[in-house]
Amino acid sequence: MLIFIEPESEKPIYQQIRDQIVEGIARGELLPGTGLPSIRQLAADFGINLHTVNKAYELLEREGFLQVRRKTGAVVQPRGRLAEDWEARLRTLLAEALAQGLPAEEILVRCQRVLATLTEREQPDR
Amino acid sequence: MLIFIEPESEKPIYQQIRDQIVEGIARGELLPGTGLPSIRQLAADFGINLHTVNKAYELLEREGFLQVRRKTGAVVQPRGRLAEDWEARLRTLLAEALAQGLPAEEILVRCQRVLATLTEREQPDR
DNA sequence: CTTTTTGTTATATCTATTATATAACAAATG
DNA sequence: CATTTGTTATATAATAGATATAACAAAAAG
Repeated sequence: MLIFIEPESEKPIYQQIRDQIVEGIARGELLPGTGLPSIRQLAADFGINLHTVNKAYELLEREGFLQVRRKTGAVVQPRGRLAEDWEARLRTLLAEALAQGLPAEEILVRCQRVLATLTEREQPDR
Repeated sequence: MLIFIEPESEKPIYQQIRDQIVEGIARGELLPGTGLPSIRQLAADFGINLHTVNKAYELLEREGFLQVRRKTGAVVQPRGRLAEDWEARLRTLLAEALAQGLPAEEILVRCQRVLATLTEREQPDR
C-alpha cells in the first residue's frame, strides 16, 4: 500500500498519514494483523522526521486502528469503536453540502458512490 | 437562531461559529437575504474577541455562504459552489467508519438519518 | 453635515500546534 | 551481546488560534 505526502498541503503531515492508513484499512488492503513499516523506516521513506510519523501512529493507536509494539512495529487491529464525535462531523459535512444547495438525494448518491469506491474488490482472500 | 460556543472544545471557536451558521443555512433557518448580527454584536454576545468572529465571517464569505457589507452586516447568500475538497473530506470520514467495521449499509442509513434531521420542517414559508 | 456604527486593517502579545533536530533510554529480536 | 525499535525528553522554529488596542473608512442615522 502506497502513501503519498504533500508537504505543502494545509492538512498536517501526520494527519495525511493517518487518513491514508485509515483508508487502507477501509479498503481492505490493510487487514487485521498486517504489519506496518517502523516509525524510522516510514520517516526515512518520506524524508520527514521520526516524530511526525510517531504522532500519526500514536493517533491511530488511540483511535483503535493500530497496536504499536516494540520491535514488531505497528499492527492493524481487528476492530475498534467509532469515535463519539463521528456523527457530529458527518452532520457538519452533510450540512455544508445542503447549505450549498445540493439536494439530499444527490448527497446520498455521492455517499453511496464514495462508499462503493471504498468497498469494491475489498476481498483479497478468494 | 441560537449559537452555542464551547470555549474548552478542541474545535476552534471561529470554526464552531462557522459550522453552526452553515447548519442554520442547511436547515433553512437562515434563508438567503437573512441578515446576521454584526461582528461586534456577536463578539459581545459570546464574550469573545471581535477578530474571532471576523475570522468566521471571512471564512464563510470565502466559502460563498455569506456576503459581508459595511453597516448592513453579513447577509446569507443565495447559493455557492461546493468546495473542491468536499468529496475528499467525505471519503476520509466514511473510510473511518468502514475501517471500524461499520457495514456500508449501516453507514448509508446514518447518512440518511442525519440528512433527515437537517431537512425536516425546512419550509418556513407556508 | 455631523455623529455613530460597522467592516477593515494594522500591531502586538500569548498560547498551542506542527515539524524538525538530537539525544538517551528500555525492551525485544537476532 | 549488539542492533533495532518504540519511547521519552529537550530544544528550536514556524504557524495557527485568540486576545487586546488602535486607527481608518464607508455607510447609515440623527
